[in-house]
Parts: sequence; structure tokens; C-alpha cells
Amino acid sequence: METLERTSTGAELAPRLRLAIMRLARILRQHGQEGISASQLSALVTIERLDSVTLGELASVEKVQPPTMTRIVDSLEDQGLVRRETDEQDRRICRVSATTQGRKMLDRSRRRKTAYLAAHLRELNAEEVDVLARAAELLERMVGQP
Amino acid sequence: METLERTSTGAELAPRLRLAIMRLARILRQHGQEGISASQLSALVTIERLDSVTLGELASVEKVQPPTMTRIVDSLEDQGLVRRETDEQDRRICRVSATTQGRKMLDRSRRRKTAYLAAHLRELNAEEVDVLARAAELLERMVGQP
DNA sequence: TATTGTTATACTCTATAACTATA
DNA sequence: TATAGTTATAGAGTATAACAATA
Repeated sequence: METLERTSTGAELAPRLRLAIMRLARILRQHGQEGISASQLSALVTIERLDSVTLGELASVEKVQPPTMTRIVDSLEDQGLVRRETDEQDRRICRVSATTQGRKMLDRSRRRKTAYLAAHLRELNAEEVDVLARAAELLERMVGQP
Repeated sequence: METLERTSTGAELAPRLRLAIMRLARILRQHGQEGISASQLSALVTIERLDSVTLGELASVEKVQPPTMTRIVDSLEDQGLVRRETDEQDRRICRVSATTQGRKMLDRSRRRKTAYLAAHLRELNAEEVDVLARAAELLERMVGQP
């Protein structure tokens, strides 16, 4: 053996991985496009996840100011994708949840992105799919997913 | 052995991979932030890559309309990050290239994203880094990189 | 006359400041 | 008086339509 295993812990890997991830994400974003804007879609995802979330929480999670979230929720509500409800204990608070129609739209958007990815995964052999499956686990750990 | 290897070619993998990629990309975007807007940064990346690119090509690659690209290049030029030059053969054409300062800004932005990723890669063992290195190759192939 | 890029104008998305309703 | 959300207003960013310069 000429040398030990390269002890690189990502110094060369990081820039390549970064570029590939960013490009793939951009492609997936384009394929997920429904009729709604990126910020509306993002908010809808969060609304479904946190269900019955207050407008303030929502603004904070989505990193926009409350007036902006008021507008976003307005337009989602106009499109029948979410529902506003006044909190019964504290009537200043407004809770937002996804309608059935909103959930369906999310499903469609996800399915399109997934379909794009799946189509490309089909071109790989079993061993390569396995590598990506293990990579997915590692990436999930990295972004703090359960 | 109870069953054959699952012959899944990504049907279960695709949604997980999609989610992990999108989240990581979002985190990296936040870490790369310099003082310029996302569309300015994106255009600058393309300008550096295609060097001496015409404004029309640039608009087409970045998927914006020419007037929008005129604005973006205006502001990049005001900040000293790119340079406009009139084509000598055809004086209708305007060619754009990155200045030294523009390239430095790209380097900084990339270094920050890379540093974030590298920090997380350091928490992995050699075998896991290897899995991600192989995954990077596969993702590169998937997004059509050389 | 056709093509490349720019200017004029309008619409969307976002923010800050001021306001309303409730606690 | 303090808090949750909304309305008013202004600044980016983008698009389409009209224009200028060049081929």
C-alpha cells in the first residue's frame, strides 16, 4: 500500500457535493411548479406540517414579516388551499390549516418532483441506488431530519 | 434469504432523497449570502462560467427576459462585479465578463457554503464520506455535469 | 427588414410604520 | 399597556410593450 487511506474528511468532497446538490435542487424546484408562487408553496408546506399554526409562528418559521404572511395566507385562502380560524381562547390569534384541496396540491407538487427524480434513478443499477439510499440517510442526518 | 434484493429502483428512495436535497440546498443558500440578491449571485455565477457571454445568452440561460437581465447586469456593474464590452464584429452585441472583484465575491460565497458542508462532513467516518463521494458522482451524472 | 439590447410602464412580493381588536 | 394580526405605503425584482442602434 502506497499511502494510508486518504484522510480527507470532505475537504475535496464538499465543493463537489455542494454544486451537485444546488443544481439538482434548482432542477427539482422547476419541476414542482404548480400555479402558485414559491413563497406560497413553501408556506403551504409549513402549514400542512405544523397544522393549525398561528400566523405569527408561520411568519417566524418561514422567515418573513407578519404583514407578508398575512398576504400569503390571503392568497392561499382565496385559492381555497388553506383555512383561517380564530382561536377560541384568545381571539386575537388566527390559526391556519390546510384544506383537502391544499393537501392535494402539495401531493401533486411532490409527486412531480419525485417522479422526475425516480425517472433518473431508474437509469442506475441496484448497487448505485443503494449508494444513494445510504447517502440520503447521511444527508437526512445532516439537515436534522428524524 | 427471505426475499430477493428489493428490486426498487428508487420508488421509495426518490421522495426521501428529494426532501433531503431540497432542505440541504435551502440551508446552503442561506449560508452563502453575500450582500447581493439571489438573482444577481446566480447571474454572476453564470457570467463567470460562460465568460464574455452576450446579454441575450445570459438571459436565456438564467431563464429571465432580456430587460430583466439588463437590470441585473446594471446593478452588478454598478457594484464593480462585472464588466460590459461591445462586441467588435457586431456592435449590437454586448458581452459581459466578471471582474477580479466579482470572482473574489464568488469565491467567498462558495467558500462559506463549502465550509458549512465540510464542517458537517467532518462528523462522518471515512466509510460514510466515501458513500457521499460516490453519491456526488451519481448526482453529477444526474444533473448533466461533465 | 430583422436582431440586440435598452427604456417605459405595470404587477408581484416583500418590508417598515401605523392602526385595530383583544387581552 | 402589551400583543396578534391587518392595512397603508414604499422598495426591490420581474414582465410585456415600445423604442434605438446596428446589421
